[in-house]
Amino acid sequence: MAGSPQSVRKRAAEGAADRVRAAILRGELSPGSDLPGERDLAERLGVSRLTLRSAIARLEAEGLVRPVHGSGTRVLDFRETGGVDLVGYLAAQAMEGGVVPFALLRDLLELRRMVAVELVELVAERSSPEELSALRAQIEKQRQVVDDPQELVASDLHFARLLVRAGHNLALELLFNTVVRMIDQHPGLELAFRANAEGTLAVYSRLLDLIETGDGRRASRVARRLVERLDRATLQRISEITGQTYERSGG
Amino acid sequence: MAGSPQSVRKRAAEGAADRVRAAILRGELSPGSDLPGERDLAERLGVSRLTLRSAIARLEAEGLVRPVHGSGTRVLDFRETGGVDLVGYLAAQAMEGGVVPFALLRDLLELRRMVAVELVELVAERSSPEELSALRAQIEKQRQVVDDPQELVASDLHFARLLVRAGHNLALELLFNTVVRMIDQHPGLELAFRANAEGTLAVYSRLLDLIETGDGRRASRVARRLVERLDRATLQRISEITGQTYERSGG
DNA sequence: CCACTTCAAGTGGTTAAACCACTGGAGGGA
DNA sequence: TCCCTCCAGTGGTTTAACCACTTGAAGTGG
Repeated sequence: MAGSPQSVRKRAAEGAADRVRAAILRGELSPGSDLPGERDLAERLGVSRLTLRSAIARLEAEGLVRPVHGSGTRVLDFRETGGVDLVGYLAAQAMEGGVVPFALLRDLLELRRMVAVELVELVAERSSPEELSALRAQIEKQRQVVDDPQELVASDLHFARLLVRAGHNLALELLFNTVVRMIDQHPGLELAFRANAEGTLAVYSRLLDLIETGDGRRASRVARRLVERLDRATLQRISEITGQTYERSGG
Repeated sequence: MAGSPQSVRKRAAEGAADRVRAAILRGELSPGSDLPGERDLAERLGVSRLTLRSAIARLEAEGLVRPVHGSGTRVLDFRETGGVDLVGYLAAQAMEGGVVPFALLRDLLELRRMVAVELVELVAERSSPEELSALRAQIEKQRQVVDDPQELVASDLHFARLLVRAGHNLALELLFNTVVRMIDQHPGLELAFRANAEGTLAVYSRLLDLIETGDGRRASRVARRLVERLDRATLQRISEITGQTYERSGG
């Protein structure tokens, strides 16, 4: 019927959520308007109403939609209410169209830089010796898997997690989790973090040196320069890989 | 029966999600273990199985739980997989117990600082004249509602949103949305942002001056000092209000 | 003609009972 | 000992029905 049942192994609810989400992100459903009625929409998507409801619960959690009892399900403006999770979906959507979402990758790197730079200071001030040596050890491990892309990414993330932990800031830790989930749900995003693996490793090592001096402020300042340079190089690398020009968005 | 149906006007699914989430965050369900079976758990919570499933869909989106077809629903370690959204629930939970979650408020302020400081540089480099004048105007408006706490918070958030927009970084904008939702779902968190309203306003004005010079780097450095001082004062204020001592956690 | 009330249609919210799809382990056979 | 089969228990989905709420149009009174 409506839906193409072919070889789908995914959960139906998940698929339904994906399709509605995509429609919203593409702007096919204008903010402020209502979603089609559940009964109607369910039929169109080829799922039962309850499966659709499960999907809607998900979209609600993502801040894309707000069901109003007795009235309808409002489509929200995701730029005003959408959660960070959406970055992944937005990127994925762009890549489906064959486009590498440069602006988004850049934005993500910027976000990382913001956090990383200040995190260095927190770590310098708060971390225990054990945490620092764990970080050292992780760098060594990472150096040994530098040829295995998959292992490298995993190792990289692990280092980042240790660093975040050593900052003793729960909000930051949870934000990190969100980003990690985004990355491994939408592997295309790895590009932003993996494209310049060797450079990354060098920076990590240097950061750790700085942290161990205990001078948080200075560490932070230097970290800023390091990460800025790293990110520039990474974006450059990406533009080479994809053959696209690195263009500034927004502005 | 099990559930107390009293005057609850909340959606049942929401209530179920809240209860399960609370149990997880309190550590009553250890990570790695399975949730009780859906049929069983639904009965305990006094809702139907399908309502429970709706709740579980929500918890899955939050990274607290992962249902495995045919096996069970795993409880995840929220420190490793939980999203930023959880900050709100964690705070709310602490306040239910009469405790002001100092560490969390501090963490949130730190997160804001990280973003704000670098955001200033982005805005200085990328914003349009229109965006800047809109920011100016918003500061004026805010000055006029400084006596109405509710209006003040709203105005404050609006200014922040404009600022974030002017940074032209979508990832940041979405992160901001997440934080906003957290705040107005859990009004206790406002404390961290409202406790020192006048000081905030002064800082905003000063930030804008800096931005308009166009020297992003310098603006960023000064912003850092300003926000740091502001946050210290805010935490101090909170500790006075609540009568608790401002103690550094972690460290 | 307007303001108010009533009520019916349509929406999301919830429930029931049943079946499907999958996992994991118990038990039997080679 | 190993492998295969099978089945009991789990989450996933469907159906059909009812409840709770919102909305606005029709009806009523002024």
